[in-house]
Amino acid sequence: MITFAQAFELFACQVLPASLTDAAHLRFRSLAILRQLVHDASLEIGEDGQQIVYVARGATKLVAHASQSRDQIVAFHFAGDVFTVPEPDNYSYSVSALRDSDILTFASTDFLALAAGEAGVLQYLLENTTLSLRRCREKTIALGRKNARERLAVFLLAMAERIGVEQDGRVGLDLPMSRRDIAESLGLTIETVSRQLTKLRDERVIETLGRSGIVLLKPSLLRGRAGFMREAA
Amino acid sequence: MITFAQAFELFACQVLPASLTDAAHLRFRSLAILRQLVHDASLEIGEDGQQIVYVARGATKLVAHASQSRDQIVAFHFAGDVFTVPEPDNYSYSVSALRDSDILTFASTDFLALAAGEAGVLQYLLENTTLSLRRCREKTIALGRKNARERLAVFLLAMAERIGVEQDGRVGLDLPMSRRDIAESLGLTIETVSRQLTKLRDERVIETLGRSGIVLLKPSLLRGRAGFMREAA
DNA sequence: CGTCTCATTGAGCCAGCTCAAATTAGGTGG
DNA sequence: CCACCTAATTTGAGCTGGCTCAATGAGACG
Repeated sequence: MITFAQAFELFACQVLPASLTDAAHLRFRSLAILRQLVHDASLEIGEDGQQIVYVARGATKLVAHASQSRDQIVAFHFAGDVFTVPEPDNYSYSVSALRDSDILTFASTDFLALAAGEAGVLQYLLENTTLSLRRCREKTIALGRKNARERLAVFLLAMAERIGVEQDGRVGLDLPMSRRDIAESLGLTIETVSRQLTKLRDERVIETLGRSGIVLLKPSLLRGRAGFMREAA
Repeated sequence: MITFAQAFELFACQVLPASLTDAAHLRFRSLAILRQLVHDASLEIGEDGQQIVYVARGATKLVAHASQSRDQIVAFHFAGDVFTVPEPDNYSYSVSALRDSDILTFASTDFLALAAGEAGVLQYLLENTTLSLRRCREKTIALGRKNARERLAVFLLAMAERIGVEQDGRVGLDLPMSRRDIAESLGLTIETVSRQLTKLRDERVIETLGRSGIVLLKPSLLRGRAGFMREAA
């Protein structure tokens, strides 16, 4: 659990240009709202319109709710990530904590009005949005064209890149999300996720340590199973 | 077929703020490259890194290529749209013309360097990227959690919103894309797309006119089949 | 060390895929 | 304007990967 001051300081260092005036700095500060989410707590995004979210500490999932409690996890975010949550339209969205997390939220319209004069902030936001878009497109490819085995390979590689710890060719992962979360992110069921992980273990591609630990023994093997583009012309 | 001058003029009116100096205007102009694509022609995005694309005329698809010629259509874009194409990494991307099209491309790094001082341009770009992201997330939800029938409903409603012509409660569509394109966009096969359209026709939800004409007889009926959020708490 | 939730494993089913054939829209040339 | 040609689409039949339902196993925490 961290204080508002600490959270905003992290945000400012990362997002606001050093050249920003104290007055502008304070205006941004007045827009920020700190949300402290314990494990599994979730923040519904509703009336206040599109939100800009900064993860100061922890790990979160962005969930879209469709009919009949069919939920799709749209993205995972970790400490330091900035992302946008749409206002509800055909779907409603929420941000949930995978671990205890502290996040700052800003009403998008207010934030953008304030950032309009600050090219540096806009650029930072644009870069992050473009990154979110690239990741979302890659997820689209996985969900549209890949089978369960490939989706798991893609997922593990993506997590390795974001929260993996490399040690002599192997990559250690401490996954903050449950099998259910993985399934809801990949458009599969928990049973299928479990079966595919078992298969990868049997094939000596990964090792598992309890519920959350996974070691990628040979990332290159996984890459071969991810269905990425090869030497296409 | 339009000239470079015409295409850039369209772009400038829409994207560049009126207040922009002539000098800056000319610098943007010098970055633009006009690509004239006849029906089915495609533009591979390769060495030059991330691109920013403006569709001056026509209709295009953004295709991601995975292994074994499994292609996923990531988005459709129509005249006036601005979007970003990632540089190749795990997948390679291309832009193809559904109809004869004229598009302007900009190397993203150059464009952003130039736009760094122009908050208006950055804002416009950010808005468009956020819109692309929202659409991509909705596609993710469709591909992750919806069956074929729902995906078709979502697709038709999205197209109705973007290129539909409403007339007393019905919406007319002249789809520029083939069944194969629809299938590659929705993560289905052309056979499944065809069968679902036939079913919708049998159920008097749509009418078809030749290959490309579709009339939504009762958009509200389609909305009911799209698996959107209902009165969820 | 009990308990509770999460994860794994098993068995059978079905939506959408694959392969194959028939039909038709829409251009093309006479 | 019409007959023809070709590729796109539709329709049919059977198969299968991942889902559903059900039971068992195993971490985590008091």
